[in-house]
Amino acid sequence: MSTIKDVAKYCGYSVATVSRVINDDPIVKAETREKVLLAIRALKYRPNLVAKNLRTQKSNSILVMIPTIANPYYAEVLRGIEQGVKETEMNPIIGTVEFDPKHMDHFLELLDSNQADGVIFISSSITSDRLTEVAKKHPAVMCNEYFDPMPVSYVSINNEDAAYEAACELANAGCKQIAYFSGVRDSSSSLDRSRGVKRAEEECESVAVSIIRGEDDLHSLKNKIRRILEENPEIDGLIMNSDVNGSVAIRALVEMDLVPGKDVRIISFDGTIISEITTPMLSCVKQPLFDLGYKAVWLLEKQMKEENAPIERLILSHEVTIRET
Amino acid sequence: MSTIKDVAKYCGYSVATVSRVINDDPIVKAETREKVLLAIRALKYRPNLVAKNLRTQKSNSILVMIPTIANPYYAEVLRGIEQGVKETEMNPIIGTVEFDPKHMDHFLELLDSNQADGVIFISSSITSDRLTEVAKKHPAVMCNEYFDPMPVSYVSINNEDAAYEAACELANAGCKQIAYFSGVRDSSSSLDRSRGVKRAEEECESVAVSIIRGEDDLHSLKNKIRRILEENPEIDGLIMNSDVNGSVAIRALVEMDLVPGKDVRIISFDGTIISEITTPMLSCVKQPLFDLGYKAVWLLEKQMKEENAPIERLILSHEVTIRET
DNA sequence: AATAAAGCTGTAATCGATTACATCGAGTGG
DNA sequence: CCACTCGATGTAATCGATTACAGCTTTATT
Repeated sequence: MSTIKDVAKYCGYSVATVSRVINDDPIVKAETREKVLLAIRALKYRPNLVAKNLRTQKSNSILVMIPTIANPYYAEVLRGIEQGVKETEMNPIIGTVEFDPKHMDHFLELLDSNQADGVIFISSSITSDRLTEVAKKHPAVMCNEYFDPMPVSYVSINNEDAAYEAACELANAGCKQIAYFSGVRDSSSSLDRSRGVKRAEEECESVAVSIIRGEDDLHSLKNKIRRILEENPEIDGLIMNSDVNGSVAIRALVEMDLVPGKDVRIISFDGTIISEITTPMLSCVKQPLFDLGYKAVWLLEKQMKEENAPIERLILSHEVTIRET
Repeated sequence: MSTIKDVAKYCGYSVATVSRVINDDPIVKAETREKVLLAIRALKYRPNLVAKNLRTQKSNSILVMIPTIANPYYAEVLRGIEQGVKETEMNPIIGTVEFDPKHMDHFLELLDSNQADGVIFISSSITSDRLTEVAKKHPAVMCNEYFDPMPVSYVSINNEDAAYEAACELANAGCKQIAYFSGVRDSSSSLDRSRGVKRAEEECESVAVSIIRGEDDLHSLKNKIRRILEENPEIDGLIMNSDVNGSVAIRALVEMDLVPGKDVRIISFDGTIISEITTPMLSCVKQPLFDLGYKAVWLLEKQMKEENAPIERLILSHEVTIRET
């Protein structure tokens, strides 16, 4: 590979001038620029970005901490991030944590070793303290979840309203007894949603809502749903905390000879492709997944541009989509 | 952030010695090593990997070209890659091409600009010529697909055998007329699978197989399946080229009041989580997705270690899993 | 015409590491 | 006692870019 020196030699200018051409410095004479560009093309020169990064002290990449990539939900958020990052000529470094804090630390090292300029935490299980510590040294943003008080900017939907609307939707469709499966963690989203369904219960007096906590694998969740439905045959509405879990609910119902969407209605969170490929198709709370990622980048860039940019809270709009359940 | 110089000053040794300690050079005296390590800890020093990469002329990252991340299939392969890469202290840079060759070029630039040391193409739509060109300058490996003749090492399953076995499985279950939906591209996998189903047709004389090409979105694929089944009511077996398309087949059948797994059997390729969350659960050809990724890294590393490492072909074993369709 | 200003380009220091080679003291052998 | 080896550390060049500052032309100003 040729270097900037080779180009300089080839066209008879100094490396400084070549560098200026590369970086579009308007100070170079048009004629000079042409000659340099010619040389660059002739030698098929590509700037060594590692050298550039060392000199300029930025890496041009941002770290994205994600629980797992094996979930269409995160994959879609990631697409938004990639789009955002691409528009500013940066590169994303994707750190899949796989629910292991050791992995998290491994990736966070990238920040300290100058390989990443900032970090986005998606639905992260990082602790508030650790995040605060990271945020002191590096620009950081959260996506989907937040802490109170907020150590960094974040973007998400209004989970409370979303859950409220989902419950109302079921109530309007005639459901009298709704079970909300919230997942186990006392994450901000899970708490907000619980608050939302409770609010619906208070406001529409015709409906009762119970909250079922606990995170299970596919199989045990299915059994749990069956058990709960058998013990409480009056339940006629389910709110599931993800599309995958919505699909599990469908299966549980089918196995009990109940018809999803008729005997028992289901609304799941997320609106990923999963909700479109089940039979029947899942009604769901559609999150703006792509935009969540895109905006997260946008927030992060603000933090990176200004040393003391204010911390922001960004709420995107969701949409309750009724399909076949 | 402190630098190697700060550490040197702090402990009274030269930067050379500090560097030797960092890189575990056995030549430094044990006592010296201790003092240096103490200084490193005291200053919370982290080596600047950008500087290291510049000096050593390697980036410690590999590029992974993937069609899209929004597909559990690729996500799982990626998990294998991440595992492999992690074991060698490298980092993956994920380039999602989204079926746009411009994106591909953008990412391939990383190789020329010293930001990546090698590249893995997953199910890539790169042309044979372009790949050959890239491979001339950089270590490269293909995953899932291949070219003939092979410009680089690759890893995949034996798609011909897999399709053959799937067809035989349907035949054994009593199917007389099988339709194989192959997808549109004349990719190596698609061609191999076509060969496989044809071989099954020849060998089991009781069964006839037709190959249906063409790549459609979810909705038009569903209509296509319906149309074909209406026009050919004798079809009693479907082989779909992916789990997502398998789920579409389920829906098409249900809409026609046919029972998947009884009136018409379905076997789909891949064995992603999708095949487990449909109702009924899809029978499928399970690919070793994680291992495909893991081994791809392994092959790439061989190429990176030796300038002229031989090109290899690695075939992993698949498994036909009969579930409910 | 002398001088100041403006426009371009070049020189060389710098980013933070690695590493070939030099150096220096202690130990060894004759 | 001298020469030599060996072990441990230091000196300084280097990777390939950016950029402050210097310096040289050319143009403008009085």
